[in-house]
Amino acid sequence: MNKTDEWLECLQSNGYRITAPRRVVIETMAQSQHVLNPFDVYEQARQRYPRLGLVTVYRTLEKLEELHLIQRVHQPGGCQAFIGAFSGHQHLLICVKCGRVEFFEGDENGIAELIDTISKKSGYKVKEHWLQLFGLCNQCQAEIA
Amino acid sequence: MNKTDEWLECLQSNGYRITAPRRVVIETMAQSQHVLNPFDVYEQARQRYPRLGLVTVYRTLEKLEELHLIQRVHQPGGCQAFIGAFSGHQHLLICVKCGRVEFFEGDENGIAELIDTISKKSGYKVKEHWLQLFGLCNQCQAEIA
DNA sequence: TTTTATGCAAAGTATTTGCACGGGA
DNA sequence: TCCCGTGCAAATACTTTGCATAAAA
Repeated sequence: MNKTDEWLECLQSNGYRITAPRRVVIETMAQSQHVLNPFDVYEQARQRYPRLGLVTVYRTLEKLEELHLIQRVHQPGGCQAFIGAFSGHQHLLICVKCGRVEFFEGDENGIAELIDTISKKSGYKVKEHWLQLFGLCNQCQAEIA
Repeated sequence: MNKTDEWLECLQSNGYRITAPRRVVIETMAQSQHVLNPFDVYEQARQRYPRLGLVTVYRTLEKLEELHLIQRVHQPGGCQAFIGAFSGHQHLLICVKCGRVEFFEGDENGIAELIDTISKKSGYKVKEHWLQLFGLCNQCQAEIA
C-alpha cells in the first residue's frame, strides 16, 4: 500500500472522512520530497483539483500534523513549512536552496548519551529534541558550480 | 563591560546609532534568560521607556540578529522568538513551560563526526546545524509536582 | 438522513512599509 | 547641520472563524 493510501486510511480510522480535497492535499504531501508551506501545497494540489480552497489546505495540514503524518520543519527563514513524517524519530537534512529533505537515523546512541549528560548537568527533564542539518543537496551544488 | 554595553558598542562600530529606544530593547534582550517574541520585548522595554513603538522593536531585533547578537529560537508552537546569542556555536535547552533557555556546548566532536558521516552518505554539503532540546526546567518541574 | 467538510468572505493577527518629525553625531 | 532613526498610520501578509451549501457515510 502506498503512502497516500496509508494516510487516507489513517484519517478514516480516526473518524475523519475521505474527500476529494483531502485526497489531493494528501497526495501532494505524501509524494513530496520537499518542504512545502500551506500555499505551496495549495498551488500544487490545485493543478489536479482547481476548486480547492486554501482554507481546506490549512485544515487538512492541521489534521495530518495531529495524526503525526507530517511534521513541521523549522528553517532559518521561517517555520510554517511541512514535510511527511516517518515513523520513529528521524532527523532532518534540508537543502537551503531547493527545500529537498532527507531523513537520517541519528546516531541515536551518541545523542541519547548527550541528552543524558545535559539532563544531569542542567536538571532539566528533557522531553524532545531536534537535530536539523542545513546544506546544499547534490543537485543544487551542481547548479551553482 | 557588561553585555548591554558590548551590544551597544557593536551596533555603533557597525555604523548604527545609539538611541534611547535601541538601548532599552538591547537591555531587555541582553538581560533576559527567556525566549522573547517581539511583543514580549515591547511590553518589557516599555516599562522603562513608554514611548517605544513596536515597529522599533522589530527593526532593532532585525539588526541584532544581523549582527549575530541574538538568535532566533524555533519551538513547536512557533518561531518568532529570540534569545541572546553566545559567541561560538551553542546548542539550546529550552523550557517548554516558562521559556527559560540554557546554552550548552554540544559534544562537538560527536556531532562533527555525525555530520561528517551524513555528508558523505548523502552528498549534501552541510553548512549549518541546529540541536535544540526541549524539556522542563527545575523550577517548572517543582511547580507541577 | 445525518453529520462532517468545503469554500467563500470576513475577521483577526502578525509584520512591513511610507512618511513627516525628532534626535544623535 | 546632516542624516539616520522613530513612531504613527496604513498596507500587506498570514491564518482563523462564521456560515450556508455540498458531499460522505
